[in-house]
Amino acid sequence: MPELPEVEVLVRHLRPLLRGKKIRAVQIRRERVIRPTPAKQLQRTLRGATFEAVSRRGKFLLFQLRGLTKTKSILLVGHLGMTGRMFLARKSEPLPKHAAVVLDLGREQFIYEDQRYFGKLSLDASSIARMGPEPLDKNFTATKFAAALAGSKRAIKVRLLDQDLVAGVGNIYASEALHRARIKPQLAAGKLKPPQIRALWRAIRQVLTEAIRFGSTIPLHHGSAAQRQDGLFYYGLAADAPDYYEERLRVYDCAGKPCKHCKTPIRRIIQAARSTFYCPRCQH
DNA sequence: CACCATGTTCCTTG
DNA sequence: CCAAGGAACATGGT
Repeated sequence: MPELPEVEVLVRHLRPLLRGKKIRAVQIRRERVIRPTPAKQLQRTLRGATFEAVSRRGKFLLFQLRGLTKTKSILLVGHLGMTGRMFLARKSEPLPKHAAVVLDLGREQFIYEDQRYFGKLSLDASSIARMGPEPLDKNFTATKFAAALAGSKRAIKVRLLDQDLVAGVGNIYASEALHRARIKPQLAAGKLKPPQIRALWRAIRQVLTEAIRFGSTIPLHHGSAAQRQDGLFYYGLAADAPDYYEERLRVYDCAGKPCKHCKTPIRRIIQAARSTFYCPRCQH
């Protein structure tokens, strides 16, 4: 379930586990996920390299490594697509069916697994260069947000998915933020009034922050193989509370259910070929 | 069989 | 140049 909060929780989980670990071997089981960097080049670059830092930009994971020559640092860029997961496992454990890349770290393995292979791992940071501000950073101000929305005729929900407007907002949190800000998703982005822009700016930050806080509340640790099979576990969910996360969402995937605010049934519409969920009474 | 799915990128059309 | 819409990528769930 990777949007900004899920990636952030994953980064916090991986950071202490990867720091200082050396890559002994690079096994590429699905070449498609290595792009646009040639697979051979990635393999050559990573073999022998050591993890120094793990961070995030939007929905992208950034792994900083030091190569064998120790001269310049390496930036490994990862994206989870729709179904990607990354985790460490003992070598004795069986690989998941859709394991795409396996990094041999000695005692353990770093596994990038992706059922649909929409995600990627590369040395190419070009998509990050064009990306908009980090919504939780200090420099993401309501004023800058207003300026970025000005003049746009596109529906605000569709605009929110543009990574050059704000980095990291995806289909779930776009609907959630608009519901909190009580703004109709079909409204042209450039037509939002200053109070609405401010409300949306706050709602985006609130929704993302709460999702991260929730995901980080439950300590992540190495579990059994059974726990590992539950992908949600890696986004910070306790294995015994699998539905809690979904219950936090007020509109996403809630078509027909009563709005938590006014009891009006939540509506599902299609915008830019993707589902949008909203309350027809609260949001206008 | 149908339709749906947390994302990105490319292509066509206007 | 911009916007909108669609398709592609690939696998699975319902």
